[in-house]
Amino acid sequence: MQTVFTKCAAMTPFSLSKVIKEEGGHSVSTKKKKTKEEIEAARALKIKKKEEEEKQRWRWWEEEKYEDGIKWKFLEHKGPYFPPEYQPLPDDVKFYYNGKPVKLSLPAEEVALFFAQMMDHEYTTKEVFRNNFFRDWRKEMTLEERQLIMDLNKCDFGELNAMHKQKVEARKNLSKEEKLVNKEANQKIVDEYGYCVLDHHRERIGNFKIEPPGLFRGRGDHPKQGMLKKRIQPEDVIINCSKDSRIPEPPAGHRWKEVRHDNTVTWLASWTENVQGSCKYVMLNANSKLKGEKDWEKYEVARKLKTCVDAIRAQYQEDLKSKQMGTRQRAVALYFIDKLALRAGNEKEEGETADTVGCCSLRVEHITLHDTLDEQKCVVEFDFLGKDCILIVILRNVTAAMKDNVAEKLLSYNRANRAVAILCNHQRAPPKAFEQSMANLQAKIDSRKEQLDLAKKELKQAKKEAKGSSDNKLLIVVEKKKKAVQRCEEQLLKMEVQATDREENKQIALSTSKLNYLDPRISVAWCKNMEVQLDKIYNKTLRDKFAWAIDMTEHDFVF
DNA sequence: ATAGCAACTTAGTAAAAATGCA
DNA sequence: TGCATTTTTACTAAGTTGCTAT
Repeated sequence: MQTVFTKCAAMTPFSLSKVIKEEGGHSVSTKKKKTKEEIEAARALKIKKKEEEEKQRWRWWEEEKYEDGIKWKFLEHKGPYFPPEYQPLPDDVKFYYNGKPVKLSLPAEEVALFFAQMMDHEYTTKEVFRNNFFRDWRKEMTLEERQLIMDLNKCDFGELNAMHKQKVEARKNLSKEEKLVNKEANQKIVDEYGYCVLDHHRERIGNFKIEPPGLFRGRGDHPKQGMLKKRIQPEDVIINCSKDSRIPEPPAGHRWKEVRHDNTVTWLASWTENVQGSCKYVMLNANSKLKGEKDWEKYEVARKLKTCVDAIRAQYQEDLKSKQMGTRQRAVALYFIDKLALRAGNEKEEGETADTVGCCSLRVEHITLHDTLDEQKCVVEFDFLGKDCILIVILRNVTAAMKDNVAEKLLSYNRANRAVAILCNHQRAPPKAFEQSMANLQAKIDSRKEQLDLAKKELKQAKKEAKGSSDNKLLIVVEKKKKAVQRCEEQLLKMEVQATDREENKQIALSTSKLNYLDPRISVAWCKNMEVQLDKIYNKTLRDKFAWAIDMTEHDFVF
């Protein structure tokens, strides 16, 4: 039900001027002085690579759609990638129970390490987490271990935790070369398992790795937090691919749970997860045809809604007065969803998940009615936990004005983006060092201001000296100072705008609405009209995901 | 009519990579 | 040039939807 809200109304129609797009020249490395030719060659290579990529791109949006329900005609892949086997602890790293060292069996040791690795996390202090963990851990123990280890508080994971920290540290301190070796090894895995062939085209898989075992990290007050998420075996995995494709090989000594050939679904592999009993799927990346087409359809639905939304609104206003209670309730629900962008709010099994609600599962205790609140009459106050246990408390007011400097244009774009994020309640924890980083930025602004004052003074002085004189050198100096002042002003403005943007963004996550709610065609058209380069608002991933929109959208696109 | 579930989208957080800065 | 900060990517939990079986 949540659809697209944009600020396209604030857009002023500009004439289209073709902008030659070029990957911003920030070069990758910081090697010694490169010769001009080298830099030039590197840039040429980059452009060539980009063109190559563009040539390779599957322009599926120009093709005819398949008949209803058919997702593909041919699908071939290598199967999912399994996490490495558990490596036993070295002999000098010991677990202690009640002060005495205990050599654990391998399965019990593995689970103990899961806990030890999380000890710096708040999770491990929570009662529910500790209880769930301990119960599941004991199931992995041998009979003797179970008889000995009766109390989590008597367990000492200190050495395991220290070893883990050391490993993390060591990984951080690897030399450049070693890091490169790792990177290449990872790339090899991606090359082998990270792609599939779907109807003659090579497509990137979104999540080709089987989720490794560990302790379940539910959000909020989740009753199952801390439970053991078990290791998945090939015997648990269903493979989906074409009959006439090369069927993926299970790891040596194993077999798949099942191999099926269902082209009415988009997944390549699936398994059932043990904590909640839900299915997990291996699916394609966001830049694939299957995901892109669906996304495009979504925005088309939103666009259609525009033509009937007035009628829907009139209807529910009418229904609010209906004699049927059910109709009135539906009208209120619709009103909430429309006005406040609440999610639908399905029923959930009690005790299985955290207590979160949406529109239809709201309860009386989530709402307070005020005759007056803050000088406003008849106010409804909502206070409840929504998806991902994000607190929803409703208030809002946003306006945006258009300026002509790029930084300001972007601020205005971000504000529009932010309006949607606020409407949809997309929150984030304020970054750890937010206040500090804000202060740093302010300090920079202050110092830049001083610099500007100085530069202005110098310019004045230079002008004075150059006055009346026809000495070319002096004139050049004046020009130089002018430039310096200008540069300073630009930088100052940029920083000030950045500070505003950041402050307004403190606990709002823009990425979700940008990724899922804003019709990319509106953003693309906005860039064209505003003469803002697209990569200022979309990074590589987003440009990839929205390739269809970038390709098909002209400046006159109207949502 | 509806409960249950498979399939898919949406979402925030953690880790990794890129960038900025003294 | 090495460290800190910021941005991007990876990961996976938490929703919604619509079909199927009862």
